[in-house]
Amino acid sequence: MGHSADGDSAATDFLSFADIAVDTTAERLPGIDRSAMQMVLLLHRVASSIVYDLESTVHRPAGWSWSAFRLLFTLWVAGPRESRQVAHLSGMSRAAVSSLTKTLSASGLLARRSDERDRRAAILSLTARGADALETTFRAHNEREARWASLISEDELATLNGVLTKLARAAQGQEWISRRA
Amino acid sequence: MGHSADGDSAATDFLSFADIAVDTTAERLPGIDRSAMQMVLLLHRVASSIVYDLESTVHRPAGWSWSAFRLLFTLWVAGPRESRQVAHLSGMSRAAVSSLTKTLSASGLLARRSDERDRRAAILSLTARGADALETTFRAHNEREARWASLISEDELATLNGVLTKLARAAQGQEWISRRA
DNA sequence: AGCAGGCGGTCAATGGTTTTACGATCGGGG
DNA sequence: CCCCGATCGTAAAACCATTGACCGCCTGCT
Repeated sequence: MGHSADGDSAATDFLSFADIAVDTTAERLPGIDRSAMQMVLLLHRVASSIVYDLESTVHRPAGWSWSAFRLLFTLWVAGPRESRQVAHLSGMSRAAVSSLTKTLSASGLLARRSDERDRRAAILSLTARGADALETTFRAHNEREARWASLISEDELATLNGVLTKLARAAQGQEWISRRA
Repeated sequence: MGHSADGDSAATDFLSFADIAVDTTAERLPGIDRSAMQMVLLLHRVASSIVYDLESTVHRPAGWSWSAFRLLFTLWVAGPRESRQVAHLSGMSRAAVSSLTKTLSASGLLARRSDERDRRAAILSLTARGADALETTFRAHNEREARWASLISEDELATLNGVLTKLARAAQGQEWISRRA
């Protein structure tokens, strides 16, 4: 009987599907790397779930898209920066930053001035109102992050963060990785 | 002097920014949950990087979007399913599945028939060509997953998968989580 | 100084996803 | 038996992000 392809859809949801997918695939395609597959599947699905949850409960109600939040947060942490760098640090394209900047500066959340030394460059920074709004929203954001984190033990959380940090650091040097812009 | 806001942008990239962000935030906003913040930041950034890399080196060249791949893969694993279920299992909206279905069935990769019992429902399934194409693409996909996985040790990988699995399972029952559609 | 090549930001076009609304269908209660 | 509400898939519209082309500016070389 086993949990074959059809049948038990009752307990199968977006997150638990990863288990089934790995088992099925390993069976049907011998030679694939099972753990690697599991890692990517889980990372993607867990991250997506968290982002969806945060966006729909915290950021959309506040009138921001997930990207807008990331942009503002990046500025809040890194301080005034060239548009190019903000794009890089927040993980979006230069065009996306340019477009978001128009909206957010119209709302008075960020300011945009051109660099004196290099007149091509635009320097973005938060306004006082922007910093204020970000801090308020971030608190709500962090409270919800804490709920997610509480689903595992403190030790497990520390372990998770440790391994993810190592993975992120190791990825930094790799030439073969295709990166944004 | 420490690594304050401006200055050392040299070694700061998308992935390593997480460290700086956590430190800066913890300093400026006492009372936030540091580990929870780190977890979400890392999960999002690592997952994004992997997805971007896979999409741009494997799926786009094959003519598929990341979502198209996920849809086909879901069908390949789960077998013929109602459109509704496919959306749920692959983590997208019903509308997105409907839209993708049009494209993919035009390419002859998947078939769409209506359920006999419930004539509202549409049942999606892979064609032979679709299954073939998926298996070929998936091998390339998995090879690249393996490169990512090789950035950490086998033990660490097993640990990572263990914790992520636990997190995914724990999330399953939670009522407070906002889920897609 | 002048020019060639490269880089930063923006615009237009494109593709894909979500939201909203709707027609068709199912199922249960009066 | 017939509504009524709920569900399924889809179409239309809005939104958002990416790619590619472009213009202006910087820099190094001659």
